[in-house]
Amino acid sequence: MPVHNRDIADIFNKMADLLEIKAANPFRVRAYRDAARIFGGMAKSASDMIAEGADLTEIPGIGDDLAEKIREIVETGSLAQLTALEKELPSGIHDLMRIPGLGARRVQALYEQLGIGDPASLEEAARAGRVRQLDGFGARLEANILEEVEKKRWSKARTPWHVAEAVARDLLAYLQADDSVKQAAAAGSFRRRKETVGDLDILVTCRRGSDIMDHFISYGDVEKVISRGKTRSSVRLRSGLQVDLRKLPQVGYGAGLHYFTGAKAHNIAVRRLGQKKGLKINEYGVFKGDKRVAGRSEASVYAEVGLPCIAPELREDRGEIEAAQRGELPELIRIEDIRGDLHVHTDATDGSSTLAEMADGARARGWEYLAITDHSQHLAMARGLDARRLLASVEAIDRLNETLKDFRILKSIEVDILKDGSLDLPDEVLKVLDLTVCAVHSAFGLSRDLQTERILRAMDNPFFGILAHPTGRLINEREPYDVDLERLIEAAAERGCFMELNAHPKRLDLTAPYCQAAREKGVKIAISTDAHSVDHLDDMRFGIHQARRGWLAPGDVLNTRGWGELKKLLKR
DNA sequence: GCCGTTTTCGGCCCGACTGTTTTCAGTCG
Repeated sequence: MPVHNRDIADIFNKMADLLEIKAANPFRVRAYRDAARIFGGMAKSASDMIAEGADLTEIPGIGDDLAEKIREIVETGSLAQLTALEKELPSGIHDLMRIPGLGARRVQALYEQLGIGDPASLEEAARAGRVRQLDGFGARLEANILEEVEKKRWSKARTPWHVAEAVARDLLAYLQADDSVKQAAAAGSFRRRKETVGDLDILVTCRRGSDIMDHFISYGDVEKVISRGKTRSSVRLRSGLQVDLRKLPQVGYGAGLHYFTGAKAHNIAVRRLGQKKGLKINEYGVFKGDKRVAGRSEASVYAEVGLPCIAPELREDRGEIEAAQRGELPELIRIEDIRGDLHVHTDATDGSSTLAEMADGARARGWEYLAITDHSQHLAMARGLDARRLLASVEAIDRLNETLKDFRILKSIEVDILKDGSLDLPDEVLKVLDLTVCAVHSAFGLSRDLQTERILRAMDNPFFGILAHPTGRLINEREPYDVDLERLIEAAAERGCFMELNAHPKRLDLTAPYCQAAREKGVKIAISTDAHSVDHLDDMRFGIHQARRGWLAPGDVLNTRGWGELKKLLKR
């Protein structure tokens, strides 16, 4: 079994959990968590790096010790030190650590004094009133813990961004309806446009004498008030989503916005730069001694540490600070840069809008072209097109195009990549199309090598255009199939193929690190909606969010080009 | 466990709120 970066991240996170419970040096714990974060967000596979003889200690945050542990994990699939720790502590302890209100110290106490090592036995002990007897615990804490355990909070999935958006929109409108509120905005991972969010962080500035916290906890959707203070309150909504509200002074609003947008690792890196310049940076401003020197705007915070303002989508400590210092931050793509959509369906297969409706929808969005990419015959479930029906669709497009001015419907198909790597329709048919979008819809369970070979073989076909939703994942629903994406990106670069960033909010496939990798290899990316109805053309904005997280500039994206230029690029 | 224009040891980002305490540890972000 090949070892993936996410396996390494899992092992290091578990190490951090167990070391924390054993009261290890907190900075040592942090080193493991940092390493987990680094590998979790890296496109380049550690296995490959080791196979190529690369020096892992060149990665910031990885020293001799962790490099050696990574080598051990890659070679053996496990880490002896973790295995040993897991013999001392039960595996359910990781779940305990994820229960809100429980951290390392309390989990340690529960285990050492009551022998509790998993949520089920914690529930039992809390019911029996044994938890409250521990030092530092009480009846309130016990009741809170019991409630969290009963609701299985440790296994709560993160909320997809587009779901959080609806919650944030309603809540912001509710807060702004209060006369005392001057500004209200959502920060956190929501503002960074992460695919999923763990909670919502809302910031407000208010006039004097505001009772905004009362207003906030009175919101109709609030199920439980977790905490309530003068400047910070937390609630859980009926949907299960936690919302934190922070009240900020106007003069430090930019510093607060920066602080609560994160990511944590990015903030730490920025504060370190501040430290070197003798500055203290917190959520209220940038301070030299007791004197506030900046903080009204985010840009003013960055300026104090000698950086240009970094876009929220880039703030993950994944090289953006170094790039900013070198003046090499990309000019990120915006929705206005998009000139067409290269992947949509119609009612000829599993879509619900007609060809003409989809074309009208695209024109209404200011686009210049739209590729019709209905499914191919292998996808019988979606009434996929055979050669005869595809050619009929091509004729219909030709006829419609004759009636359209300043807009072009592109003849295309989402053709299945069959298990053996062949495409689902013969070359004679594919060659009449303007482009092809090629996709895996079957045999998701192939081994990494076979899946990679399958797609590489498909890319050898001269009519292979864009690799659609390259990993097949559905957020919170289906894991990506196992494939060597890095190799696919290299192959796409060699063969003149393209990768899709599927904008569907459940897909967002490619992920940001692979967008970054494709950009570095010069592989152009199509940001496509995969719309199955006119309304879904608006999903383009989700694709733009992900593209920005992946450092993409307009020049990295296929469908920022006019048809004339696009046509040339598509020629292999 | 990492790191270094104070470099191989001694630092490591910063503050709010809760609950259990009686001055603060633990958790969270």
